Amino acid sequence: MSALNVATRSIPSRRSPAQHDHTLGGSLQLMGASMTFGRNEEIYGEGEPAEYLYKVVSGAVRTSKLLSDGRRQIGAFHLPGNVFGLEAGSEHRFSAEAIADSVVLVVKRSAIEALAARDSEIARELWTLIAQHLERAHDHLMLLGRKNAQERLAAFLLEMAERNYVGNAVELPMSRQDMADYLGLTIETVSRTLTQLEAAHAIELPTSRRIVLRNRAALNALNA
Amino acid sequence: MSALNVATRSIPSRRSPAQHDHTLGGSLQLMGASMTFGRNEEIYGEGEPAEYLYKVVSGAVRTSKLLSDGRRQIGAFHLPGNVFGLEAGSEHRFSAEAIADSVVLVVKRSAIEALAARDSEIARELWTLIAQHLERAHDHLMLLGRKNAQERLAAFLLEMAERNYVGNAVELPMSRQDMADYLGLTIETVSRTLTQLEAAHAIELPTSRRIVLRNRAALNALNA
DNA sequence: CGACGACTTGACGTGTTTCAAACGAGGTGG
DNA sequence: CCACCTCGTTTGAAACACGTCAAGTCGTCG
Repeated sequence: MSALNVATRSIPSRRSPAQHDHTLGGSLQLMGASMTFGRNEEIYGEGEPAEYLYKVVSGAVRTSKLLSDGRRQIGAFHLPGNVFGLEAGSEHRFSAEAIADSVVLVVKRSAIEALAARDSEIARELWTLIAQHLERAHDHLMLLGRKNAQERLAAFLLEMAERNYVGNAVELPMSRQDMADYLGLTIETVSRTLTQLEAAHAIELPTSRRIVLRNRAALNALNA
Repeated sequence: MSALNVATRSIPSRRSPAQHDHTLGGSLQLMGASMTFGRNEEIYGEGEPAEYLYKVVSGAVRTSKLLSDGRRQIGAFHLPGNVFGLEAGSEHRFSAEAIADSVVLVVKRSAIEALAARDSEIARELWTLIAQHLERAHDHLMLLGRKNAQERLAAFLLEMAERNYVGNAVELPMSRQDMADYLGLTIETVSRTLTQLEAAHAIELPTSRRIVLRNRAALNALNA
């Protein structure tokens, strides 16, 4: 389902930003409509025209690609504050789905581009944004290339802690299957490896979605 | 060794582009000095200030990261015409080395940025460039996540064929070790898998650096 | 309370890594 | 011109980490 279709039955709403707010964040709020997506609902599909830009307000989003035989690779997780859907070409190269019930700010790409053409500050922010995506992709590459399951989980947990930290605990919005598809592992290996890390006193698992980092040094060592 | 150091003993030379050439390619030639690097010579190191932008004239370059225990991940290969060294922050996040003897055009980043600030066409080209890097990184992600050795090699060969094709043969500028570090495999697995693909009549290996794509359909099927 | 989905655990199979040796092409010196 | 060395590549055998298939547990919701 495309963003346009979804828009027909979502609840648009506007915030009240300061006038003449010449930042990307401010502009997005000024021009965007907020939409809600249910768990596992598609925000846009691979190959669809990339007419909109998105910013996560609450919840979480994954961008992923499906292979012909059902294997799935998750390219990135997007948490509150993150922008996604930014593309070079005219089409989305990944699909985007809500991981949990989410509120997302939606802005027309043409509007942002028009803004960037006139305001170099906005253009600079857009540059920073895509450069951040590239950095994330590079980090993700490092994670997938010849690292074992423990090293992948350690890197993942440290990344989530950095982006999503509340004290020493990480609140995971995604399922084990999502983690597996992000890390290039199976759900069983993810589960077993978490159990190993807990046995090694590197982490604690009060619930399956909450992970306490008990020994960051040990995790960092795995992340070498 | 940093680009600056290398510059002291390289042979700067200028081409003669048309005057008022308002394209990035033209500007790079106008403002850049060409430098030569020997096989395995470092062009810049991880963590060094990113003061320059580079364009491969001839030869080939790899950008890579080293892990503490010696494992290496290659982030990308850069062939003639490709630009590399473009960074979001002030430091290079990967190191760059020449794979073979190479000639590289070197341009001051500040000069390019000044140009882009005045000329929106240049700015747009820079945007396209970094977006291409992001696309490549995404393709690379798909390659590394839960694909077996045959699928990785098939994807790699098709990518190289697309970027570097001469008829149906691919002339590889890089060693088996470089391929392994790009694909997240060991050198032995790369070698064995190529032998398997040859036995399956998907490719031919006249020499170790030259690969003839004999059955693209079979390779594409692996790339599903 | 019962049913469903998500997660964990177990036993076994397999593809890739590891360690080791052999091979081949290119270059140098006799 | 051939012997010899070197470096990259290929091949072999064994070990191991992860995948697969299957059963069991836990938490949630109706």
